[in-house]
Formats: sequence, structure tokens, C-alpha cells
Amino acid sequence: MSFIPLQPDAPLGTPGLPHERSDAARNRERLLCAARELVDEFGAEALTMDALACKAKVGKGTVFRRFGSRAGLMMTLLSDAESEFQRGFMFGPPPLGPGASPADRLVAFGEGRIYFVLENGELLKAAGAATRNRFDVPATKLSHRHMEVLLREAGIADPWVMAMSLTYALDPERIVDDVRVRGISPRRLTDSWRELITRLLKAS
Amino acid sequence: MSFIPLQPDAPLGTPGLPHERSDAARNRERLLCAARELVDEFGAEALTMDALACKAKVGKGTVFRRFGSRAGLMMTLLSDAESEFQRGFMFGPPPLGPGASPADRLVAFGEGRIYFVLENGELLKAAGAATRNRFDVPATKLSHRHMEVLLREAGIADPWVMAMSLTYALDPERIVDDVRVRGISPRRLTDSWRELITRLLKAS
DNA sequence: ATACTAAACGGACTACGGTCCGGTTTCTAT
DNA sequence: ATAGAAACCGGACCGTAGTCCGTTTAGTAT
Repeated sequence: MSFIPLQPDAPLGTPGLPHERSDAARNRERLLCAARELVDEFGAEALTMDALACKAKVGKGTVFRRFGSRAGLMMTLLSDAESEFQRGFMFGPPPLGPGASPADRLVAFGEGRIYFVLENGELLKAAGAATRNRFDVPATKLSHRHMEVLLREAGIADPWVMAMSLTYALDPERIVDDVRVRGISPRRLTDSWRELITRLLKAS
Repeated sequence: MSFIPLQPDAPLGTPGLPHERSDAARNRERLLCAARELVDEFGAEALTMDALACKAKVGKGTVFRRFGSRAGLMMTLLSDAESEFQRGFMFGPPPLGPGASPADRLVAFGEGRIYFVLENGELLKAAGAATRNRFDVPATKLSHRHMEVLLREAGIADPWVMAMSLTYALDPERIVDDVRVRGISPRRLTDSWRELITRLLKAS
């Protein structure tokens, strides 16, 4: 349970941190490399921590020290793609980024999120599951805050709670299962999201 | 994996079924009884299948033959309360039951659901987790269908998908964590739900 | 009553996520 | 170069969900 991933991903000489030991760095590299291979070959669902430790020629304890949990590993594997998506809605061009109306930005956000989830679905599901509450995923918090700001700007009475409703409406499990299990086209999902946001934010 | 809970809960002489054996009936009774005691005393989260088997003086295999999985057991435990709630929105008085406008019925449905979840949260979370997709829970399917019908009546373009969005917005995990972990009052949840439905279904 | 069969039983077994801790390695100070 | 301490390592170990299969037992036909 209680576990703090010491230097989650400090890449280089971060200011005060006591310089990550070389064996630790080497093992982290080995682990990430092996994890990516395993995911590519068998999919994220099939990745077990034992197999990873074995493939990376590392003890199991090392895997958990590095990533804290299976969910933590998946989040690390996702972090690049996630950062890019975040840059998109925080600093990118409209309508996703700043410059458009809250409604347009929310529509674009949902569409972007849906396609992002469809590309990284397995990883996202694995990252969200087994976490006591999926909301603890940092990226989820950021998305929630983003929507909250836009909803407030659009005059929603309780933007925090409404953003939570929308967050769950975009739940990775929901999106992936809609498309892959229940046969809903991505297009229908984005269209419905647009309808939801449009009606929700239509000036009264 | 593959497992069909033979006669999920056939209470009496169901037509053609080859009459459940007496030892099976007796063990099911023992199991349900023990399960309820354990849940009352320690909470649903803390219930382990081993402990249940032990307490019911029954082999572990028997537990799984009866309920298929931990989620299945939780669903069985829930079924009474769930049936009552279902009767409420299908046959009860308006605004929850038939007779009110779709918007009013949806508002009432969400409010009822929120309070229902807050009362049976642990069981619901346990029933939904570990199922490959939570949508497979039969009660969830029925709720989804109910909302779909109301949304269609209210002129939503793709009621099936919209109902799915709303289903996830009312996710048990979300509701329970909002209230118990993030300190949101049930009142704020129901108010926000009302705002969501009202704006969504406002005549354009 | 007896014999037969299909269903039910039980508990040993597997797989997996996660924890623990004694031993080892790297870095730093001298 | 040496010593000491902090960080790190590995793999044995634990708890839990779920499976398997040889054995027992309830119903049925004679």
C-alpha cells in the first residue's frame, strides 16, 4: 500500500535530489524496455509483473520499487502520449486550445479524448483499474480541472461536480467497451458527445 | 472464466428444470446466510471467498459453483434491494414512475439512484469491479434501457449512446467516492444531476 | 431394497499483485 | 585506497480469486 515512487522519473541531474544510483537507472531502463516489448507483443492486459521482472532480469521487488504498482507502471508507459494530449488542450491551437468558446473547446476536448482512449485503451484501462479510485491518476485530475474551468466559464452552477460527471462519461473502460465490445462506432460517440455538450451549454 | 450459474436463483419449482438437489438448496441457504452476516459485521470489501466458504462450512468450489464469482455473489446479495428500486421506476408513482415528463422522470431516476448507491455502495462497487465490463450487470442493462427510452421520448438524437454516458455519470464508484472520499454532499450530486438533465432536455 | 447416474461436493492447486527483509552495491568522505 | 552509510537488489513469502478433478451423495428406475 503505502509507497512513494521515490524519484518517479527524474531524467537527469534534478536539483537537490541525491543523484540516482547508476544501477537503479540501468534497471529502470531495462524495465521500461522490457515492458514496452511485452505490451507490443502480447498487449497490456497480458502483462504480469512476474513476467516483466523475469524478462528484465531483475527481482520482483525492483519492479515494485520503481513503479509502485501495476497501475503505476502503466501510467509511466503512458506518460509520453498523455503529455502530448495535455499540451494540446492547454497550449495548442483552438478549438482544442485557448481561443475558442468553452462549448467548442469542450466538444474538441471530448473528441480528442475519445480518439486518444481508442489508441491507448488497454494501457488506460490497466492504469485505472486496481487503483483504489481512478480519479487519483494525475492526468485524470488535470482533465477534470480543465473541464471544470470551461464549465464555470459557461455558467454551470456546480462546475466541479459537473466536470466529474463528464469525466466518468469519458471513462476509458466505457469508451473502449462501447467500441470494441458493443460495436459502437467512434463517430457515434463523438457525435453524441457533441450533442451532450451543445445542449448542456446552450445559452438559456 | 467460462461459467454459467446453473439455476441462478430459481426459488421454487421452476417449470422444466430438473429440480435442484436438496443438498444444493441447503448449501445455498447456508452461503447466503453466512455472506449476509459477514457483510453486516465486516463490510462487503472485507468479504473473502475463503472466509465465506469456511463460515458456511462448505468447500470453496461450492461457493464458486453457486455464484460464479465474487461479483456474482454480490449481485445476488443485492438483488432484493435492486428489484425494489426497479419496481419504483417501472411501475411506481410519478415522477419516478410513468406519468411524468421524461425530464422529470430522469431527474427522479438519478436522485433515486444516487441515494440507492449511497445505501448499497460497497456491494455495488464489489459487484461491478472484477467483472470484465460493468455493463454486464443485468440491473445496469435495465437502467440503461430505461434511460434510453426516456431520452428518445425527449428527442435526443442517439439515445442509446447518451444513456450510456449518463449511466457512467452515475457509476457507483464515482458516487461513493465523491461522497465518502472527496467530501461532496449527496445534495450537491442530486442538484448537479438535475442541472444536467434539465439543460440537456430543455426544449430548444 | 439395490443399483445406477448425474449432479454436487470439497479442498488442493494455480496465478497474480503486492510486501518484506537480509545481503549487496554504489557513492562519499577522508 | 578505505571505510561507512544509504540506497538498492532479489526472491521468498503472503493473501486472494478462481480452477480442477477424484470422491460422495441425492434422486430414479427396477
